[in-house]
Amino acid sequence: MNDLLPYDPKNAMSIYEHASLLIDKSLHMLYPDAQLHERKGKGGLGQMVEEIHYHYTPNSISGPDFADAGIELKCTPLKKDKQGYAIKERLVCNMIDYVETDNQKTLAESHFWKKCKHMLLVFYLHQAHSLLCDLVFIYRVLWAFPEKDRLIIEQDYAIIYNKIHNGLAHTLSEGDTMYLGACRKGQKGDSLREQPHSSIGAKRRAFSLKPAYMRTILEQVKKSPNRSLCAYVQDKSELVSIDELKRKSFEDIILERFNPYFGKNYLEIAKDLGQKISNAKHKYSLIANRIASQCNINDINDSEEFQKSGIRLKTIRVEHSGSIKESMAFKNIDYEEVFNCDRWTDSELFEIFTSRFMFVVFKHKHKSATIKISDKEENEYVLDKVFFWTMPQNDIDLAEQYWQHIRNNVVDNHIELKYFWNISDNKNFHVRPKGTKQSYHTDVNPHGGSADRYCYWFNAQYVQSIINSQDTLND
DNA sequence: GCATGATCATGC
DNA sequence: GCATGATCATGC
Repeated sequence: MNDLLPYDPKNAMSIYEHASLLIDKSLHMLYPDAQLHERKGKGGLGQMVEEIHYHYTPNSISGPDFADAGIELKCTPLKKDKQGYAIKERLVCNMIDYVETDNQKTLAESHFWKKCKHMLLVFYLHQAHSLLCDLVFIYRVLWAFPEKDRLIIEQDYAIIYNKIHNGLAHTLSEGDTMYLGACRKGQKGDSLREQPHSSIGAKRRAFSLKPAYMRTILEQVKKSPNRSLCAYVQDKSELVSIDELKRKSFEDIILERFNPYFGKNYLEIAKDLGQKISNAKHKYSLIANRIASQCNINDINDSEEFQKSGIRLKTIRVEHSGSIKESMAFKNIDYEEVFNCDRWTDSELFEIFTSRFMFVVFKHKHKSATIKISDKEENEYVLDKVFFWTMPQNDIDLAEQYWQHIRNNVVDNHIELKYFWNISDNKNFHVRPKGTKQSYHTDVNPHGGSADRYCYWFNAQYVQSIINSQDTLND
């Protein structure tokens, strides 16, 4: 052990133990002259912790910060919401160098894995306009990826690698993958980056762990004593096993579970699965959940894999003609969240819209001109199609306008339907109520008092275009 | 015919 | 009691 240091830089546990001193403190509280080391920018806090707390010279070499222990130090922000501490943003790990990555075919060879396979995560509470040395640390986590997560991250990496290798780096999207995301990095207007197999410039991106993934880590450290976690225990229902993942991709495993049921209606599927018949409006969703989870889980959004990846299961009924009657609702707008979030890519809506979607489509077998559907006709919707989908960049750009418009209205205290995009504006997304009438005027208005409850929606037309684009791909 | 406002079973 | 997932129903 180095006598000059209060910890052993070659020993991961020792580095982790030394982080316990940070909890509930700011650098300023621990080290009166911390302000002399004040740095600028986002990575500044991590560098200051290394310098002041660990007496370690920050390096920019490609390996982990603590090279001998193989530990990468990451300071990552939390915000406060109604539930207490919450993840503020994805964990940005390292920039993607498209040219270099083209020579790193597997996860094990990748810069990301060499640097970040073991991390010391230090969560702090974000405060706008605060000095870095005054930010207070809340939790510490010594992180190693569980085997199953590594298998999924290997599949994620292969998806990102293949896009780069096939000259498609400019089409990368955070929604392409499950846990490891290729997130946007840098400002609008930044110059595009060169990619190896195409002359088209690609946006700057970084390997990152998705907000949903970080949330599951945060949830577990919240339950652990002393605001500390060094051994992650997977405690949620699992959709797929390690053995399955070694043979097939996660998505293929889930898709194949639907194979026996194509062409069958709700009643037939429920009977096959031994499930009781439901009269709920979302009974197609209920049965899709049972198929995907092999009847193990009521709501696969609660499964380990869906929680960590943020994948969303959506069930749609399509008419015989291919038209779709209903628009698609998401969660109700949290006006305080919108009010307090000043960056599109950190918003709740960005996370929802850029997540990976799993669509389960039931299609009507016969021409049906009537809007009202008899019980008999109801049973003529049969399982037609299941696919994973990610919103294309053009639509994400439109969604940014949608969010900005909502946010401007919230900031201006214009929380009324007449101010928002509606479906006849024909801009893919609109704002509309959801929920019973009693609950309409019960939401918190950030300007004080209450506000009507509205929800984020996909226009029915937009949903139809998603389904149609999938037809084209399959033909 | 469709936009808009309203509703409901479910599960925690 | 409430969020969720999704569909219903009315009136223009």
